[in-house]
Amino acid sequence: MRTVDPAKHEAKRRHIIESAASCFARAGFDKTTVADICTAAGISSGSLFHYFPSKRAVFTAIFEQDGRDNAERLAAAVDSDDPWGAVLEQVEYMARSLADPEAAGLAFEVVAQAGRDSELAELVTRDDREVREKLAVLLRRAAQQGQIDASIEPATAATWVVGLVDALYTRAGADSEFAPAEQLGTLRLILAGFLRAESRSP
Amino acid sequence: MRTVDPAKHEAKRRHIIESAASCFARAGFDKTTVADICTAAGISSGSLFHYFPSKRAVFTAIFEQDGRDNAERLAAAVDSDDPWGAVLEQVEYMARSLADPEAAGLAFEVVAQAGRDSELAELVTRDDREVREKLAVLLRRAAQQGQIDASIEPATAATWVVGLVDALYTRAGADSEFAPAEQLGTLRLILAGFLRAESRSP
DNA sequence: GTCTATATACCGATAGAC
DNA sequence: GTCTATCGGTATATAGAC
Repeated sequence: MRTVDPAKHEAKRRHIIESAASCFARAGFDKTTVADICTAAGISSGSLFHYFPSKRAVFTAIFEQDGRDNAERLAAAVDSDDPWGAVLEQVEYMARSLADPEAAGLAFEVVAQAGRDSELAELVTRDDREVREKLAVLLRRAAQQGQIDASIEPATAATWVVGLVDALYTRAGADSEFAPAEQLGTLRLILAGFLRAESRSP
Repeated sequence: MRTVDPAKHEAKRRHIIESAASCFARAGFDKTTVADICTAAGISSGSLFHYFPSKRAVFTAIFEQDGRDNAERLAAAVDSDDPWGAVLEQVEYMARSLADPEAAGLAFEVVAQAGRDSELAELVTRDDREVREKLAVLLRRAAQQGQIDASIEPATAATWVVGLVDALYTRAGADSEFAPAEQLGTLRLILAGFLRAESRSP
């Protein structure tokens, strides 16, 4: 016989997290004030601190949520019959996220913040490792099925798959004329040159 | 008959810039206070504001200097007799910069800041374009000499050369076990698979 | 040119009524 | 659980003596 409804509590938390994410993406962590988040979420500061112990905790919660979403998506892909196709699908999914300017802004912000917050750095590192491990599983199976060159270590291959997606983000950030959607073909070409067996013996 | 010595003025500016760069790399732009910079530089805030109109101007000055340095280095490389070798040398140079944790921290910080400062964004974009244009010149000559596949547009090739170096930075930032020096070989392999003519007809 | 001292403003977090 | 009001701390930039 609880007096609180856990579902409602969770929904409100989500609402605050989403409002905050938009603020952080636009202005960065430090220049986003608690008042900004409260205005965006339509609540008071007293209420925000009822749900989160600090402004930083709101920021961190965004990436805890993101890590869970990523893990779920990859867990669903890991049993695919076409592992190489599944890898390419994941690359395309990650590239599509870039179309949302909010996601791109947050991605840069979290890395910058992680550089001086060891707790956040650990969270980011853990999520990143999980993504690479799941990709490595797919890549190992792709090699076993002869879809890609078996001589490349799956972990190394996974690292560079993620690295190439990273490059899509950094290039879009540094060069306003860079169109990620148009460059996805080149990315696939680079990946094929690196990993695909047939490209080595045409 | 000037009363001020321009060389001394410039030297002091440099000293402030270098002290500030170290602070910004460690704590980020927003969490670095003017007082921090002054302590690091051994001056007072009154003195700092004699050389720079604002804290942001100090930050920007770091990347104006960096842009000039990059342009100079690439201008010296652009006439090389071995253009493909020169490209690889530049890649190695940029990768080596990553060994300095200060440079890596600043790189993430400037991108995050550029996302909300259009003037800084313009500066970063301009510097980045200059690097890519010089690399494109080298890559075009490399194709003419048969060192690389001539069917790939030099501008696109240059974009991805820089993108792969970016990946070195992001991977080092996201994964503490990633060793850039060890991964340089894989980077070269990926570049070769993408660009080198002989890798397509071995 | 360099300093000290400070104006002015804002922010994160808390207290406590309802 | 949500609000209003506010405290304590800190930041950039300026003023003005030397």
